[in-house]
Amino acid sequence: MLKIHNTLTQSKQEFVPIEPGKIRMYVCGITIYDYCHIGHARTFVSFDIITRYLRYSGYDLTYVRNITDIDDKIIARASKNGENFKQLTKRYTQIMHEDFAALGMAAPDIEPKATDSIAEIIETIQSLIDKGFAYQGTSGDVYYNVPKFEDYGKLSKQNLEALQAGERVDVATDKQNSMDFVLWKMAKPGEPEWDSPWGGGRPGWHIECSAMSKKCIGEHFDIHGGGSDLQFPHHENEIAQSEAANGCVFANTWIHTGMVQVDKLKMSKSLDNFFTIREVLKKYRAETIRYFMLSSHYRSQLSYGEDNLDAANAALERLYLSLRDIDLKGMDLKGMDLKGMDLKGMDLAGMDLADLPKVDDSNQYVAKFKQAMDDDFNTPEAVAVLFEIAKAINRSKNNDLENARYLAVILIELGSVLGIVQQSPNDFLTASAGDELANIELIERLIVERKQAREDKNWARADEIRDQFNQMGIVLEDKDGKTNWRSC
RNA sequence: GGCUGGAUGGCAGAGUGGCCAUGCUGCGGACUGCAACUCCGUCUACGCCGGUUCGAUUCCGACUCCAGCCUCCA
Repeated sequence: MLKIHNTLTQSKQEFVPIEPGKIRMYVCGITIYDYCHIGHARTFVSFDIITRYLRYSGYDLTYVRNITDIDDKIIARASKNGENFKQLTKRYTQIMHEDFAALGMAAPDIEPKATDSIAEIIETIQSLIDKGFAYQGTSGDVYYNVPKFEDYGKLSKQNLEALQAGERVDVATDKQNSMDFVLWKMAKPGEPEWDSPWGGGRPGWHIECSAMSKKCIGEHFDIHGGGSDLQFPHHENEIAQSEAANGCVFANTWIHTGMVQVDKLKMSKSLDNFFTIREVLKKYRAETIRYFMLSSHYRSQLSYGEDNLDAANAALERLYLSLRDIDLKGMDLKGMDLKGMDLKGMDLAGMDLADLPKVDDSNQYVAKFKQAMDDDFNTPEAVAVLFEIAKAINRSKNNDLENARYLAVILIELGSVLGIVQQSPNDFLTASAGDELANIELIERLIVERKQAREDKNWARADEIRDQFNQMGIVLEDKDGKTNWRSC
């Protein structure tokens, strides 16, 4: 039974989809005008894992993640660069897609853009005006009348009086209430604009998501997600807009991810303490970054630091090390009790996941894994199960190879739900984080030479060669007369 | 100031009313020519003060500290 922590109720609840077997999920994507950083990665890796697990659990999921491609910051950056805002957003969207793919994220089913949804946005605003929830100010800007929506604050547990009391001094505006927010903003000369019943302008940020979610998955859907910093005001405003315009409940379950911190402070553009995905990828493998993210729960804050990335890398290596030397290719697996699975001829290393038979939960590890993930996507506990399997594989390697192979299949299959341990162990272990290609020929020649030295009991020469390897950033592992190597 | 969440062993990080998290690191042992890998063992962990209980890190209350939101923000 899947339980999900719902921000609306501040508790873990049994998840019941609106339509049996189907889930519609909308996640707020990013405002695109720059490189994505590790904070963004954390949120979207979290939802990638949620997506994988929901599908693994048998749900037919529609995953929508939008792109905000019109916004004050975009206009400002484009103007600073002296380029059209569309060139800017197109360029960085491309980069975002590359970075996200590098981190092993599957693309969302639908990726709507605000600028492709202007008609729906205008329609939603008009509906709010018609129902008395919105008005046009003297400046021409259209605002949402916040006090008009009785449930305002139900997501973020705020109340209007307290919000207004704690408010910073605002510049004079034509808003009727200080909490009112803009739905349609009139264009200044030279700014991009779209025609509307209220004049040429652009949509406000919050209304975009209300319009795009409705356009893609309807007025009432199962899950709405995003970073916890969007809880207020963005998601609160979305609820106010959508529920007022549509007259029905908006999203049943709200999922919010914890922020990434740097030296105890939130990683963000404004604090200028961010690390882009690109720069971190220069030093760490993508899978290491991904592992680092799922080593803590998605709702907790995650402390970014090289020590933690190094530990994540060592942990991931341990997982791959357990799989090394286990090759199902060409092995006779007839005698294996694989619960009806036919693994003959399958190459564990880099096999196509679609071909991987499903392991059922009669296996204790699978059952444990699902139990962890069913409990609000508890990835740290799920990862712990992976390590239990790795240990069992290592124990079985020497005396029960068939069991080791069986466990390896389970490890890889469960790893696929988290998006880790999907490479050939050898590829992973011998790849260096940077892009310097190891000189395979030299390595192999030296290994042969060292082997001879060891046979001649020329320990001095053998150790000399090993030291040479260490200087190249390579560790040697002698096993049953064979020598493996890996990067470190 | 208001709202929300958190405080676990050297570090990271789950969890539970009484018993094992897990990973990294350290230490001892096995394996090894020596290492590495691996295995076995191991390091007085639950912010502070009260309360409930046969028993609390886990439940309740107070306190201290930290973070997030209240301004664009994943």
